[in-house]
Amino acid sequence: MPRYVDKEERRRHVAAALHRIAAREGLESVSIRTVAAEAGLSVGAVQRDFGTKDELLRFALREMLANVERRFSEIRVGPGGLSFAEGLRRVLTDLLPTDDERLAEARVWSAFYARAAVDAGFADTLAELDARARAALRSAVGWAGEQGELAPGQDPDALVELLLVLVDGIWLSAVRQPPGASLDAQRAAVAAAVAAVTVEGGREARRG
Amino acid sequence: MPRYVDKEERRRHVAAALHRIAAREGLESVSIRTVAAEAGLSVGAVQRDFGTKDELLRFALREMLANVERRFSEIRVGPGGLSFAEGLRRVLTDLLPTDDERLAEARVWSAFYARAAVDAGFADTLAELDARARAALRSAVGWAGEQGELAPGQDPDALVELLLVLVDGIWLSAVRQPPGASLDAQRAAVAAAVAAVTVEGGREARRG
DNA sequence: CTCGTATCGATACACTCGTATCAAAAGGAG
DNA sequence: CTCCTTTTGATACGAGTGTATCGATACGAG
Repeated sequence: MPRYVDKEERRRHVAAALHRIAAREGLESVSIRTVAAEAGLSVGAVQRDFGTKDELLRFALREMLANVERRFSEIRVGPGGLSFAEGLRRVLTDLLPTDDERLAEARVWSAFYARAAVDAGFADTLAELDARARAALRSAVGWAGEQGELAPGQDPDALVELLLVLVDGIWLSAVRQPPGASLDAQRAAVAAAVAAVTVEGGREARRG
Repeated sequence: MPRYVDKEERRRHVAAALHRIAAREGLESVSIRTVAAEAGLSVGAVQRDFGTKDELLRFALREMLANVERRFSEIRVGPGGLSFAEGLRRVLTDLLPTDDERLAEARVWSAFYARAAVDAGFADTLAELDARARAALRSAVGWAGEQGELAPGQDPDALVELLLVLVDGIWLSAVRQPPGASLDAQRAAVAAAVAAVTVEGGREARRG
């Protein structure tokens, strides 16, 4: 075969170009042509790598989800790791638009999210992510319960569902902020969420 | 002037057509032509009523926000009204996709929300809504504090921010549900939110 | 009634869209 | 080197886009 190139690497390069356009101008400005130009490729090259625009979008969605999941998988809650409260705080804080990259990510997320409303394939992919997040949260909340970290009167399963919608809310709220706005409100929301759900210090607090 | 017609009424009729299309196929399928066809009008009529597509979209956004605000304004928390916990529960429950109309509304909301990420005019309109919601919540939370309804250790201002992102999260989460899915998870999230933020019964519970 | 004007619906225009096609190029196999 | 296959970039095509234009239409004023 002539012209040895790393196909997967280039697919990721194209997906990154799509993410930049979606963050800057929205999904409506994403076309084969605009993406190819942003990636520095010709239309034909993008067509061969992805075949159809739908497959390009699907790949870009999965690529983004993989990035987010990889980041979150490094936040380990449990024995030998973080307390539940600290883990929760880190997850939520990590989503805040603290830099341009995070803001761009939130914008892309909002665009994909809206598309999931009318594209069953997108909705399915999001549902899979949801299932994994639910499982991880269930485990973390279970451990928090054992450690006495949960505020009294909380049903663990219901709490998991609350945290799931809370993550969406925090992440997406970045989208409506005017540029350069302060993050104080969102930081306050994170602090309030942690405060409402946990009892400070968990077992240690109850020991001391 | 010939052809007496109620202009504002027809603008709302056209906006409703836009909402239906956006809920069914997304904002990308909204064009002057598709909206005109859905509304049973000609392209020229829609053009005369709105001039430009951007103005049509802006009107449709404001129209939707007005509907939601009108609904919420009927939920009155405070002296002579509902308890904070009950009001919060009603607001959050009202957003759930309990019927097709609510589901459609959530889908339209997600589309507009995503557009606000890249359209400053949309973002401004959402920011105004945010300011009004923040004021209403601040008042409700203040009253809840006086009534002893708030769970201990809550900063009222931070709690307001938490509730704001929670509303977004609950509402938007409808979008990723497969059709016909159960609402149990979202109802659980609402219950968990109310439980985490308030102490059951408020003053009454502390008296009894 | 007639007239004048505000509204209408159709069409035109200059794009952009996703996709298909296809000649030119490019590099490993022999 | 010569082939031969894969990859590339350009172009073609039909459809759909926002908007402008402009006769036909329909009504209220006189």
